[in-house]
Amino acid sequence: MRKTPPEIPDVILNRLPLYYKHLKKIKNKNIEYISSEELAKHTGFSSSLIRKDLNYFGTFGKKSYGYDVSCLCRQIQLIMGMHISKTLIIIGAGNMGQALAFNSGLNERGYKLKALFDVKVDLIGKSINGSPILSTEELIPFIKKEDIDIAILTVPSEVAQEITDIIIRANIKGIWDFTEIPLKVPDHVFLEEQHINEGLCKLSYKLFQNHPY
Amino acid sequence: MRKTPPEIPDVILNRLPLYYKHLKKIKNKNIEYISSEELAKHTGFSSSLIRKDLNYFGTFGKKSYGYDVSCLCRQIQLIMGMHISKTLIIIGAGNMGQALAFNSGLNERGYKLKALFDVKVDLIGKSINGSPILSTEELIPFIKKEDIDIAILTVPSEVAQEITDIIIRANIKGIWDFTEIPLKVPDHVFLEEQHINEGLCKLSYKLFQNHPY
DNA sequence: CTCCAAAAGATAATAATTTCACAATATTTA
DNA sequence: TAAATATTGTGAAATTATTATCTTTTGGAG
Ligand SMILES: NC(=O)c1ccc[n+]([C@@H]2O[C@H](COP(=O)([O-])OP(=O)(O)OC[C@H]3O[C@@H](n4cnc5c(N)ncnc54)[C@H](O)[C@@H]3O)[C@@H](O)[C@H]2O)c1
Ligand SMILES: NC(=O)c1ccc[n+]([C@@H]2O[C@H](COP(=O)([O-])OP(=O)(O)OC[C@H]3O[C@@H](n4cnc5c(N)ncnc54)[C@H](O)[C@@H]3O)[C@@H](O)[C@H]2O)c1
Repeated sequence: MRKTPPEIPDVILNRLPLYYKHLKKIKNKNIEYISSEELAKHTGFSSSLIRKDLNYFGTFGKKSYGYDVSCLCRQIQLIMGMHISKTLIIIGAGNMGQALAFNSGLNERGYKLKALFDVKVDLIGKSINGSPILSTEELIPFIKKEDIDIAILTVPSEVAQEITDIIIRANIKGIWDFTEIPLKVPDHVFLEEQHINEGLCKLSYKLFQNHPY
Repeated sequence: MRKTPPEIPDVILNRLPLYYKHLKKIKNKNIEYISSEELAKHTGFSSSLIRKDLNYFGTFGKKSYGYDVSCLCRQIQLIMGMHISKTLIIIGAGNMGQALAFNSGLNERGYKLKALFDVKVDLIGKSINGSPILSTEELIPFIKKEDIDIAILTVPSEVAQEITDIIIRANIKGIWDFTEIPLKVPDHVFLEEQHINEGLCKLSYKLFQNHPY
């Protein structure tokens, strides 16, 4: 039933996790089947867009019935590779780094947090939510030895590029960046920039777009 | 020089903060003028797209010269309403809530954090980065008295809708939601959902899209 | 002072995304 | 068992977004 997807447009990859989020909520209400029309009401996307998006990956629906909620959840998990075990480190064990060490979304998506890294001596040696905080000096050997897939970057923005260059030398595969300054990475490294304050910008814009300035 | 913008497409509102981010970085290097072509190299967007986006809001460039970096930064700040003072509370003073209380992006964008709220008695009375943690019982009177514009929601997902309904009754204007379950809000309330784990989904997808599953 | 080059701004062309509309098919009911 | 109904999957049409091209303006070189 699943297709081998061609190049998937980014807009679709952005919507998929949102479908997933809503489907989980629907599943929790013990609703077994849902039509694209109903899901459209929940998500705010049009029903035909939803059907089209899903059909990129396969035919998951049942005519005259709709979609099996659990089954669709599972399919999206598979598409997103949530069942594949991935290794992870957090660099910068400050406010954001420590908060993310408690992010239950990591486990749910197949990530295993192996360690946090910091330069502060009073942090090194402690452990957060079961993961040790190590010295950044151990960064390169650790990435190599533990074959780390992804690094979460929560260091101060000023040192972000410096750290990035280091972990790239250690052959990191992907970077999830929370810092405020844009990073340069080579093409073979996947970079996902988490522009947190962008959401805030949109909120202010929308709240005050009709106001004088 | 500034136009009164018509309805701005969302794609442009998403890019504007990214332009801002790159311009700040460029400004820090003491570069005074930048051409759309140069900015394109930095941001990854095409030069004509950048020019087009900016022209939605006014004519900020100087022919044969490019854009004055400081001036363009300032213009984007104005467009985004960063100069307008806005009041803010954080509901849920856990890991994420406390981390966000240290988010310097808040001040930079004109937000004044007035308080955090929680139900845990051992948190209430403490203060984080200069803002007090109050009991959720004070939520409604506080929002009304202090005329709070925006609430950051960092409570457990299970209670998110319940809290949302409360703050809407207290006439909150906007909600910046970090929880994992989609919220229902009336049309007059601006909701910005911060789908943090979406970025993670995209990373896994891209790392493993060619792998068997 | 005139010409040349650079780069914005405007317009036209192309490409991507979304919606529309309907045929195909499964389920339910009579 | 046949007709009625629901709802998917999908090609075509419409819309929206992006890129390419052209025109205009400005600053600087000669
Ligand atoms: N806190 C937020 O809400 C928030 C929001 C948006 C973006 N960010 C960004 O996230 C990043 C972290 O923010 P934060 O609030 O957690 O800051 P923080 O200062 O609390 O944490 C940064 C940590 O990085 C450590 N560090 C410094 N240099 C290091 C190095 N070379 N190697 C390893 N670790 C190093 C510090 O010791 C500190 O523990 C910043 O870039 C910030 O701009 C934070
Ligand atoms: N930690 C992360 O990295 C992360 C990532 C993505 C999303 N989130 C989401 O952000 C939210 C908060 O996450 P967290 O890690 O900070 O959790 P947390 O448990 O550390 O914090 C939640 C806080 O909310 C408080 N709380 C509970 N019920 C409340 C109520 N009715 N009113 C006010 N406060 C209440 C709790 O006492 C606690 O202090 C969750 O919904 C989580 O799914 C967190």
